[in-house]
Amino acid sequence: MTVTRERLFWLFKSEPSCFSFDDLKARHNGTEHWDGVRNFQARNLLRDEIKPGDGVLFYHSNIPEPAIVGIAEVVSEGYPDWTALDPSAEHFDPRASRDNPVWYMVDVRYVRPLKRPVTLNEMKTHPELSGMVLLKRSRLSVQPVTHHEWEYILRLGGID
DNA sequence: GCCAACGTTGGC
DNA sequence: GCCAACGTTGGC
Repeated sequence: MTVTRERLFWLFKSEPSCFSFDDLKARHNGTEHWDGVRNFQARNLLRDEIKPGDGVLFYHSNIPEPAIVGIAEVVSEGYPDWTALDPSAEHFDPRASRDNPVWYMVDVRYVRPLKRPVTLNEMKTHPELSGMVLLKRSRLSVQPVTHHEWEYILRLGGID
């Protein structure tokens, strides 16, 4: 018997100059592994908490107008981020090994863009969103989003 | 490009 | 195990 849990929601940050929402769309089946996360709190989420079927808000950071631009979906369990094992990879980590991967990732699949991006500035003006991790601990690159925040942002983004 | 916030490292 | 130094993130 399979035990399922309620669908959960997350926000993944990416610098569009490095990997944008359109880049995800262009991947085979719109699917790509979310590698390169090198923060332990985010690692724990990827390894233990984030499950197939969960919703992902795709956020563009480090640009003049940072914003949530689209929706993606988690399509794998967490599994070892093998880019940490590759000395030639940007996010190589000498501590990682096959026996002790240290870092984890999940696969995400493109779902749809928001009809209009929801900018960081706009989010700051909505009291309903004041509890968002994005506004309180902005540096965490993989972070939880409440169901209420998810619905609210989709509505702001023109999706019902 | 600046710099505040903050996570990580390493000496003690 | 504390905490200063350091490195990185990311808004501006």
